[in-house]
Amino acid sequence: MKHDAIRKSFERFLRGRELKLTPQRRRVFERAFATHEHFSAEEFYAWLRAEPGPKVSRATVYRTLGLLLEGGFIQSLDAGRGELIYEHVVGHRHHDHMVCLACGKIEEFHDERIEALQHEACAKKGFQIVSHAHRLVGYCRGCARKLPLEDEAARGDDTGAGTSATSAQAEAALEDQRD
Amino acid sequence: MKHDAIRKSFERFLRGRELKLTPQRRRVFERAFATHEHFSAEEFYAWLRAEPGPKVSRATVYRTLGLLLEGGFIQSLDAGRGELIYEHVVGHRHHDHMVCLACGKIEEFHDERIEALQHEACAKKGFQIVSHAHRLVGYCRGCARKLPLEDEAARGDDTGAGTSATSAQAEAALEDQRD
DNA sequence: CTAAGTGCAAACATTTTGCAATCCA
DNA sequence: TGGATTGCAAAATGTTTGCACTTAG
Repeated sequence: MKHDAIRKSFERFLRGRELKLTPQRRRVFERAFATHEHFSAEEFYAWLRAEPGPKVSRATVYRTLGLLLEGGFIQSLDAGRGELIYEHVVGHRHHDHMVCLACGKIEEFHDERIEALQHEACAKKGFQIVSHAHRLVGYCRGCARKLPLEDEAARGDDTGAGTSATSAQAEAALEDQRD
Repeated sequence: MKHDAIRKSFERFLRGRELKLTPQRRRVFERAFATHEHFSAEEFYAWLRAEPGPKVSRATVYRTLGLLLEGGFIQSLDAGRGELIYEHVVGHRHHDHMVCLACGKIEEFHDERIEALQHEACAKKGFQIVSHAHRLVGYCRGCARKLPLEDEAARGDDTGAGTSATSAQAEAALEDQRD
């Protein structure tokens, strides 16, 4: 397991910042890399409480996840419901996300061509990109099948952004508006 | 002004749902369409308090923005800092966003080719897309110029997601990890 | 009239912070 | 040893909700 290499990288990161390697930090780090799932801070805290090991307080969970974030060991993504979702990134190739409105599952996708077009857009605007969030919101294959008819559910609700779905009501009086 | 048409559409929307047209709802609606800016609920509430007109409580602001959202009159986007940002959408063509980490400015961009690739990705996974959020985080042209050297600022901090920037420390011990 | 809508304040959920006690380097 | 780190509880945010009062239809 190159887990070792990642751990070393983490220790190097701490040393480089003159931060101490505490049992809490070690535990948070290890736990974050022990799962391939996406998790919220609160969920993560629950895991630590349920599993044996040195006590880690909620505050320390937040503080340490923030640290791992700064170090680029994990990244956060906004699933669109108030809380941030994390996933470890070291050792993973970049990808974007599809979030299922019904079951909450998060699937990953990647398309190099999209990345390229993204950079093209930045170049055009003189925007120096640091990171990006590209999230598709909808229904995964399984849930889409179960939906009787996407009356109500299939729109509206998403707290998402850059929405491409516009409600019928609004569409109605549109036609040529440009305001 | 096709403002009229939009207002009518809003009234139709309310009637369709058997909702009442109150002075508060009218005011929130009018104000949302009176600006071309992106705004947060809190900011919006401040506007209403500062400007003359029928009193609208914070709760009603949230409730009504939610309503406009459901109706597809406005859409929300997550600028990555805990609060949702809104913008009216009726009469606007779809676009995605670039958020400046330094000045907070939000620029818009659009690329039909990206949209197409997005749909392709969904088709491939059997994902039924409802909406999407595509946000590029970084520094706008003006701010990028001002940055002395992107030591610290240029990475780390983003609460963004789908990050493509990975810190040096983390990169270091990577090479071939795939875990 | 009367169900729906409003304002208010309290409730919530997530994340942050102040501070005394504790611990790593 | 001594500044960094922790835990705890309180605070800060942003948003939602319960309820008595008001009002659109």
